[in-house]
Amino acid sequence: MVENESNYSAARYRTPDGAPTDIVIFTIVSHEKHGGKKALPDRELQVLLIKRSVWPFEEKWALPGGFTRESETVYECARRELQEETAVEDVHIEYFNVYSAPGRDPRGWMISHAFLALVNERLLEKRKADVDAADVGLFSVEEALGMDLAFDHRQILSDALEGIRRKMLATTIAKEFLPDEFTISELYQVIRTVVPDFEESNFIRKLTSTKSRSAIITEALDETGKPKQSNQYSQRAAQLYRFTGVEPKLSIYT
Amino acid sequence: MVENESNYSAARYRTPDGAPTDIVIFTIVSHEKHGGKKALPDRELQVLLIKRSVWPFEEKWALPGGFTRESETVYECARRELQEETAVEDVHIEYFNVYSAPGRDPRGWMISHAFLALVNERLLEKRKADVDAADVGLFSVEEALGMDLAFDHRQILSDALEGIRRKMLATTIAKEFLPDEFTISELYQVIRTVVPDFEESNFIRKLTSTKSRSAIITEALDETGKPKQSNQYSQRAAQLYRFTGVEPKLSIYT
DNA sequence: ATAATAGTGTCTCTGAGACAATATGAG
DNA sequence: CTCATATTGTCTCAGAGACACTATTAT
Repeated sequence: MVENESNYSAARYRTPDGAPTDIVIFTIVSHEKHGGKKALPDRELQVLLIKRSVWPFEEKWALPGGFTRESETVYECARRELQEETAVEDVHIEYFNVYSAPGRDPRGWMISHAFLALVNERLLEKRKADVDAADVGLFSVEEALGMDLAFDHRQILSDALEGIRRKMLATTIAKEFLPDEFTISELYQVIRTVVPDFEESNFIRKLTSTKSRSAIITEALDETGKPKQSNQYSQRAAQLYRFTGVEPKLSIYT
Repeated sequence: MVENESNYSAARYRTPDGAPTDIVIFTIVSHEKHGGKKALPDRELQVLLIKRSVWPFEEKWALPGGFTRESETVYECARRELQEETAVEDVHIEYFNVYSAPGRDPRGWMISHAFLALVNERLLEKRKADVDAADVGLFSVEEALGMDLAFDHRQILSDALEGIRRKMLATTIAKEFLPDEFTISELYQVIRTVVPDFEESNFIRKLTSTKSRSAIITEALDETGKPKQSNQYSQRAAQLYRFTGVEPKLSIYT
């Protein structure tokens, strides 16, 4: 406890019993279509959960997370826990809400900080074996929302899903689920996977009409300056694009 | 402290010394133009600060706030503190970030939850006398950002300003600074006050072209169904509008 | 040829953007 | 009449949206 000139002491007050973080780790997994045909894969938004082995909520599935230490920020704590769970670094992680309802944690007064992370499935590869372990699992988001999760984690997951859906349309975080170079169809598929309601018949027209619209993507070029194409998923080769880094400012008044 | 079946006890760990909230209370004050001419008022975005009387940061200006109790959520704490500072209720208040850098508070390990509130100047009227008191003050945001505020409150204020600017364009929170019925010019002025960069030459056309665009505002009608107008700020009467409650979903892909 | 994905042509309608012009009514 | 603010006229060009059509190439 800190002592000081005015004899302030936190010990005089009831203080929280901990500042945990909970991390909603989203990934999109691709299932090759049957028969090795050249076709776009099916994709599914999944969330990583771990099975608790100790009280409270023993044996229930929960979001990964842990307690913040005095020497770190909650953000650093979340990164540390993410690294421990998935062995990946340099992924998109952001804070999105705090959960502080009295009684939410039987262990005491716990104010939890919720983060959401977006991990490309390719980065989870090395972790595959561990993910197959009984106490760590990837679940489709719908399935997870139907489960009896520990604590208020169902609510946290629900809020995280709403957040990622809004962000998927309002920002370029789709890039977290894509390779550096991708086709328009892949981008469209990723968006649709996260936001099933999203429908744009002329998606390609919208993104490539670059007159007044700020161009968020640009054609990928090879060394000689020729446009790069890919026929990984189709007979006819498709143009590859990459994000430009431009993040449009959205306004309801424009 | 909670005792339980597995003898878990938070007392075994170093725990936070408190969960304070800090509230950035924004208001827009209108200055009538000189000479009582009929003209739109000058407006300024201001923030409410209080002068600390106790250690730490004695005599420095700080954001209002206080410690969360075990029996309430941080949101409830923020509402309570806002009520104590401004004697107003039912105003827009929202959580926007957490501040947890080690050492940010000399009193100990404090993880602070920052809220921003939007208060219509009319609601602050009754509080005017108190606001004139030496220990409570309204400052223009630019001025406040140039001051040597307590704790990391300059950073919090800066983040809050960025947040309100984004929200001002992306949502209809402008309504918090306006009466129920307002003219297009008033709305434009409020937006400009918060986001000086915002410039739209044909602002009125944008908002009243209600074909494909979802209509966020609608004409105010009197009892007989006739459009209501106001000449409070101009010779020629201006049409009054009200918000419809529609909150458009923004997308960079549409 | 077929299947599966990629991409274009074309037409219509609405909105964006710029700017000039007109409307209103207090002083 | 003048002034300040509100509102409309007009013209051009780009984009939205719909939908049919063509392109590519493994199998």
